[in-house]
Amino acid sequence: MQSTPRASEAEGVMRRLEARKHQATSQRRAIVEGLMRCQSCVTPRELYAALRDQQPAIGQATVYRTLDVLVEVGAATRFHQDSNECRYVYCSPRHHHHLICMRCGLVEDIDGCLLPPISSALEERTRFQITDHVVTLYGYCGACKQA
Amino acid sequence: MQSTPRASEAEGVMRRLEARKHQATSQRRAIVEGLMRCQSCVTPRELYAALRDQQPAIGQATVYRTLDVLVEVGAATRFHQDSNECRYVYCSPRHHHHLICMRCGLVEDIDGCLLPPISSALEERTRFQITDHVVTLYGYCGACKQA
DNA sequence: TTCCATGCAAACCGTTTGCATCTGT
DNA sequence: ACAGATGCAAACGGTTTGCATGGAA
Repeated sequence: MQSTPRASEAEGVMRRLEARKHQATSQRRAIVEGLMRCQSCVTPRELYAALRDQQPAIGQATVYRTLDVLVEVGAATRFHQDSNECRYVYCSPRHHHHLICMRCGLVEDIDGCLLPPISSALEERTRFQITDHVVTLYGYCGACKQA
Repeated sequence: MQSTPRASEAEGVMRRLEARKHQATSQRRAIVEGLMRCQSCVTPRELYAALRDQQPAIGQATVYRTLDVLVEVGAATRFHQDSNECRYVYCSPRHHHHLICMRCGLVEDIDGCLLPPISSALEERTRFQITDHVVTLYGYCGACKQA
């Protein structure tokens, strides 16, 4: 059954929202599930289009506002690829990086962090105190590589 | 003299533009110098404000169009920090990554590439063919660390 | 002389906001 | 019952574009 593992993971996100004093509305659940269902990163507009014709009907402002909340609780990441439209990906709670296919948009998570050895060396070299980093790799996924 | 090394580096960029069949106009030279003069990343609006009252007067469309050209020839990088306004940094011809201070916006170049060992391991593990990557580190520079 | 670049202002379009209504707790 | 969330539509603001003019090669 496709819905069982996903539904429980979505529930985990809803509980995280509640813990941060955000209400668990049906719209938010639909948006979380929509984001998780999507294999790659989406724009708010795409997500809105995918959800607008279902129950409950969802307004685009709600999509934007909910995605912001999800970023705030760490369940999503916002980034820009190329255009002026931003994109969101669902983020598992673990720290990880993204590998993005430039042809089909598939996003693959890379578990764990690649950088600690590198960043500690850099801190010595530069006097910066490094607090965060973004590592995004681009390329072609297995399927698109051949096309 | 502050202008000598910078002027010759700006000339290098202008020659790169010409090599790609772009004209070397005085506006473009002013924009390149403005971008290089700036210690950190800038928004097109900031750069426009800094350049509008000089000779030659520069229109904001020219700032946008020139920054795009500079990205195209590899002399600048475009990225988004937080807001919907994008930012540009001057890029030296060498491959490098950026270390950005979250307090003052200072951008420090990290020469060389940090990733080849990591990305080749990932290619095996994921079947992706990795063609590009963005590594951006955030933190506090030496001066801001203390404040 | 020819084509590319510029400047202006209007158009565009992704995102945010105000406000009345509804819903979760 | 009340605070917070939603939906609509209008406003916002960063970016792009059309077009007439100007400048580089």
